[in-house]
Amino acid sequence: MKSFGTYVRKQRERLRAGDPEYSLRKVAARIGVAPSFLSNVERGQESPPSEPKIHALASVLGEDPDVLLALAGKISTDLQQAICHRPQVFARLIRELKDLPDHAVEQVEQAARQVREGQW
Amino acid sequence: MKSFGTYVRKQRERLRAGDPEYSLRKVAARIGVAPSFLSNVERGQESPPSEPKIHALASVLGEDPDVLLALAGKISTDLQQAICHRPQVFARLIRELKDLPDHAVEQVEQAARQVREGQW
DNA sequence: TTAAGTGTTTACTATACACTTAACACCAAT
DNA sequence: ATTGGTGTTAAGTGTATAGTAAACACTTAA
Repeated sequence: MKSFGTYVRKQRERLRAGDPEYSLRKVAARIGVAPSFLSNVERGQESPPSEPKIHALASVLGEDPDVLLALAGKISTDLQQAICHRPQVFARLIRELKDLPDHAVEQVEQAARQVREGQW
Repeated sequence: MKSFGTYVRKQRERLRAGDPEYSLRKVAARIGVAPSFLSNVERGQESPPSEPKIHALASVLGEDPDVLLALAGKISTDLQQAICHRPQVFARLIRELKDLPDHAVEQVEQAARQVREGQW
């Protein structure tokens, strides 16, 4: 599996190529961590930062926060709360879907939107 | 919101009424923690145990592990992994469903089963 | 050549998590 | 009166989390 640090470094350097505002130090300052910390994280010497810092990083790098969080093995707290609020129904649904291919899950997503519209 | 400890104590005492094997000490021994720890957890003096202990506790008390984990604000690692494996599609789906009523989510669950059967 | 910038290395820290150990007070039976 | 059971209290422990601070080595630009 792709590591959080490697991915972040790649994306940051891609941006840095066209804009010096994306140096390690500048980005670290913008997300509110010490440069050394970001350096170690990007090289996998330390585990990924906390959820708030990952959200800030996603915003700075223009990445999807859910993807970045996933690379860190975490789940956004709003999703956590939604699941914890109705654990049984969500647990069943996720287990039902986890082994299905992407297009099947998207079909279900489509069904969800239809059900949602039927609500109003 | 109902607390983890209160819920566990209530369920354990319900079982203990008909069977002395469900004393705090016995249950603590069965799930592999010190009695004092379970005592403090049940009275909300300490935060809920780790996921493995919660699974063991669910098994001993005959409870749904996902429900017990949810009361502790946690999500089973198999669900975590499923979500982290395809973060975007699951994030969208969960956010789509979180504000819908139970019966709507169950409709989607039904759709998921149908899609699944269409796979084979 | 010195100043400002780059990323890196090492060492350290404060807080939270997930418990344990030992002792306490109480009750029931022997 | 002591043994075996109940739950409780207080204090301590090892590990992980989530970082910081300071110094190092190196590369441009003035």
